[in-house]
Amino acid sequence: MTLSQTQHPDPAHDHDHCVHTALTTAAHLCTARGVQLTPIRHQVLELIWESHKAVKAYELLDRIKPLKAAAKPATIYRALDFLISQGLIHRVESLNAFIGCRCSGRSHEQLLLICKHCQQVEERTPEIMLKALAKELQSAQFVAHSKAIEIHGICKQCADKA
Amino acid sequence: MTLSQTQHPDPAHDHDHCVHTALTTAAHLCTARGVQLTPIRHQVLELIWESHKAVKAYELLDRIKPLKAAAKPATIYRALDFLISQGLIHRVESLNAFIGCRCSGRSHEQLLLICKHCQQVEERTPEIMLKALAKELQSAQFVAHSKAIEIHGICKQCADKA
DNA sequence: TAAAAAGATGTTATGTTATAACATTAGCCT
DNA sequence: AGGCTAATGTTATAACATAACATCTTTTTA
Repeated sequence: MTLSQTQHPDPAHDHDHCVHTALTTAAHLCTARGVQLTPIRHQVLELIWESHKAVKAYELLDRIKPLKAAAKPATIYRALDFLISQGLIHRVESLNAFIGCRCSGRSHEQLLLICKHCQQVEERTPEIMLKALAKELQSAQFVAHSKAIEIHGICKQCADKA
Repeated sequence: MTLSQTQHPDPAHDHDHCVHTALTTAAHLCTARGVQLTPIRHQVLELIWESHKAVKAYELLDRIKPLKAAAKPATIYRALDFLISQGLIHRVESLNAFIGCRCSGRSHEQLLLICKHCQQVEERTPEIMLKALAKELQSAQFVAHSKAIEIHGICKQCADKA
């Protein structure tokens, strides 16, 4: 059991690779699960993966309109609900926004590090902390269904620049 | 360093005591800090402390109207902003709602256990977990400004009843 | 293969949460 | 009195999200 490794936001990383991995993994998972990654859902997922910044539902709506002029809020929210239910994206509660999930289909307890400066969100799965949390919940006799652990602050890259 | 003790929601607890403690502590803290716990702010704080359930801004608005017919959304949100800035309440990000803070003026990293059944929110300060989190943040070289750790599930009391 | 069921999307309307912007008031300091 | 700051009043609107019902498409099954 170790501390999780830094995954983002590295300004030099190959983002096309992130996107490609996310989309192909999503496609495989949906096939394996017998659920449909329809064109709308795929487009929304792709838009979310355009960057590592959390993106708002109405931003997605604006950005999908060139492709789908008839898109309405429900169009987006339904796609988001699906993607969340499949663990392909996360909702960032403290921002009312959404980010792509880097570990779809696995684990699903994550720490989100949200940079106030660059808006990028880093997802981590810090095992030691999560074990301690599990223990705390056990001691409280609280049965957890979902967990939101969201830290706002300044990421290393932005701190270095300043 | 130990696991934090259960504080709530205990159906048999003396809630008048909670309220009294919260309000007198708030008054003292504000005096000490040279900030004003005005009538509006006091009323909002009192309304929030009516229970251990998270309460929505517009619920507060409805409930304050008998006392203050002219109350508007801004009336409430400004009071909430003040109370949050003084650490007297917490915003529950995942509910868009607010709860009274049990440890005003102290610490301020807290775990919120949110019961889906009774809606009550328990605030804990689990030292082991928070140390592990601090270590994780350090390893990520992320400078935290604020932390939201919110767990949704079923509390002991509701689990026992079922 | 036709009918039924389930899943996805279209469409309209509305509900909910939150803030901006500017005016007014109250208390305090000089 | 004049000027400052903090708080509140007031109007309007922005931002976020869902309900409800219609339609279409795919799969199931009688």
